[in-house]
Amino acid sequence: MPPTPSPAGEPRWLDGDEQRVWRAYLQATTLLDDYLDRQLQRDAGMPHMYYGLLVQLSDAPRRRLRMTELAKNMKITRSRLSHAVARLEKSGWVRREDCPSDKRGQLAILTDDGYEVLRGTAPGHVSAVRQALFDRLTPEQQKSLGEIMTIVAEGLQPKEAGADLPWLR
Amino acid sequence: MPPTPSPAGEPRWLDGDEQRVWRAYLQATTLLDDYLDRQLQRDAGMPHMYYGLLVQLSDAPRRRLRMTELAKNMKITRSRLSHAVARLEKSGWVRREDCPSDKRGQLAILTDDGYEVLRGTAPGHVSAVRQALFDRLTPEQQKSLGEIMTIVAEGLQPKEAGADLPWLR
DNA sequence: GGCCCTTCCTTGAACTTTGAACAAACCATG
DNA sequence: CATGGTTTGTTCAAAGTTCAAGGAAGGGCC
Repeated sequence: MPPTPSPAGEPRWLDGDEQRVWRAYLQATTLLDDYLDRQLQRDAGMPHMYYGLLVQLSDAPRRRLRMTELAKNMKITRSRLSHAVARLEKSGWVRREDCPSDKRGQLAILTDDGYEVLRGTAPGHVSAVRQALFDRLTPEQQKSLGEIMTIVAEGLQPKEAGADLPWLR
Repeated sequence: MPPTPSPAGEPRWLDGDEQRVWRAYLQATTLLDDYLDRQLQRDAGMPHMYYGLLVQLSDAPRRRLRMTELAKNMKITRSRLSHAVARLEKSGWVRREDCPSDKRGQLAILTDDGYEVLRGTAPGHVSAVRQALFDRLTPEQQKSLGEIMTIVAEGLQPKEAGADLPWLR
């Protein structure tokens, strides 16, 4: 697509190295995502994202979380979460409860069935992740990956308005 | 989810560092994916994957590719591609043509309209990628990311049956 | 040619995601 | 304590993805 003028002057195209990095990134992430989706669909009967929701709940105190909390943790929209929880509820792995302190609120709660599914499928999932990712990387690469991904994630977070400057709100 | 026996002995759970890396990876990739999807949906009227298809076509000789080729390049299923191309065809950015050498085959061809859309939106897309990824990383980190992603991608490619051992087929 | 197996691509149904729109509850302010 | 703006979670419809099934063409082999 390169050489062509444009409204705001010539854009800085990706050079050869950058293009290779970007393509590798795109390919690796789609392959890994598909791989884990298939693995979990097969072994747990749910997509990767839904599995992640159960994990979040299992880590939370009393295995419950406000919908919005859960959505924030998973970086997904509330709409998407609503649908997902509805589905997980139908499967019997999550149930909802009204939030006592805020009548608008809903709590998503991991059921015992949900916990069992997680316990049963977590080992297989972890080894899939290891096999596809960690086992192939040196310790330095793992560290580097962590740093890079942390930077990228932080750069894309809709920054908490005044989270660190509360007096300016 | 950690301490619990399991069928095949105690699985090797992710340790603290590994968990942090994995979470950062998941968060960064979903945030980046959503970010670019929204960017392209807004500016080009299509999801990121579809944009990628147009890019592939624009890079191909005569701006055309067999469906299977295209699917392989993008690491997606032929089914998904079929639907996607159908949509892009409806938008007028791609058209199909029968493959002359193989009557089963279809060629996906980038139309002039498709090319124009690409030319118009590529600069904005590139700067989104830069801003979200490259501009935040040191040259060393970019290099490292490329290496890591290449390793992961290669590990997940359904290895070309006998591509390097053709005599064993 | 006839047979069988494979590859190529499409299709339809089920499922998931998106984005806009909405009602209910909260809350800051006057 | 009213009022207007915000937050919470859901809903609908449209769009995208998955998976299994299937028709058509290629290709090896007798």
